[in-house]
Amino acid sequence: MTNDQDQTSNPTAQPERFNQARAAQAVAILEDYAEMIGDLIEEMGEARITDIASRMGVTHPTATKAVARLKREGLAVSRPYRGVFLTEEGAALADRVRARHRTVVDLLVAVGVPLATAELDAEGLEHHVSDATLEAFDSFLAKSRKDQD
Amino acid sequence: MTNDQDQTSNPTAQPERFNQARAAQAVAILEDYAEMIGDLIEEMGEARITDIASRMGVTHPTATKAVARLKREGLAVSRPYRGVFLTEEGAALADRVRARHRTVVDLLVAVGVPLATAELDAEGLEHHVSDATLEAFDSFLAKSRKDQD
DNA sequence: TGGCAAGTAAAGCCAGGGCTACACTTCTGT
DNA sequence: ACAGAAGTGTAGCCCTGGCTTTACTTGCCA
Repeated sequence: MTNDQDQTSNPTAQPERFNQARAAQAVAILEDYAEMIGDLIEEMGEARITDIASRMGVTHPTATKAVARLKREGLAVSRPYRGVFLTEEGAALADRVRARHRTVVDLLVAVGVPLATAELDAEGLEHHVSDATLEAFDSFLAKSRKDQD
Repeated sequence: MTNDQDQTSNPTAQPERFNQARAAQAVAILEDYAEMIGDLIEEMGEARITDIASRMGVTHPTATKAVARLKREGLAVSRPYRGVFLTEEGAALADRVRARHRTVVDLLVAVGVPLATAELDAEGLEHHVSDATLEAFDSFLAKSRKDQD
């Protein structure tokens, strides 16, 4: 097991996985902000910087910076002193994120994690769940729901 | 549902979860490096900066910086031009990380994720799995293994 | 033993994501 | 109608974690 030729854990050719993990983390924040803005628009009709900031637990300049990134990425639009709105692309992202979050929480609960813990952990986990894994989660949930009946 | 007093998704009191996710990510890199150094020591008897760098997929200076952080945190020691070694604390951390990684991969596989995908996703996921969730994973795995028999 | 390759370190750059402090709009209430 | 409060924007700073370049050790080998 201390053999670096071992095929299941060959270490000499693994940097990609770390790179992928790093890249995933790079978009994580954007996803959170997009989702949050979507929530706010749905609830209040608009998303104000101050509201975004307080919900994200950051100061407003930080929120402003994040929104600037979203705008740069074409996910949001805003006019000075007006609310922030999602583009079509941004709204689609928010929807995807929301759905994924729900799936992750459901899966955690399905394998026995307490709901509160599941909600908390999902916030960090969800950004690293690949599409393939998400599909597997959905299948598993569908199956275990069927088994329950 | 546009009511911000709703208890299941009360948004005005949720910043902590984001803060927790951010904090988790802060130690993620350290964990990866500690684990990698542990692997290298086990395999080659010592961990050289160059080896660490190539396995992590970064340049040497980046690895040097990371090792400096590990030393600052009391997880590793090193002397110039000699290898890097883990302190007791660092070794314990590496073991925990390794065990957690295995559990996460196993759980993913257990719910139907292909092994290769599981390995890849686990790298990002593992750092966000709380102790409580990890326990739940272990229980689930124990149960499903028993069911298999 | 002298020189060169490999390993290591240090410095300086970038971007991201926090922060505080301060300036400026917008809104609101008298 | 205007002043002050609330909201927003901007500047400048810190730290992390990448990067490249450059300089210095070390150690090995001819």
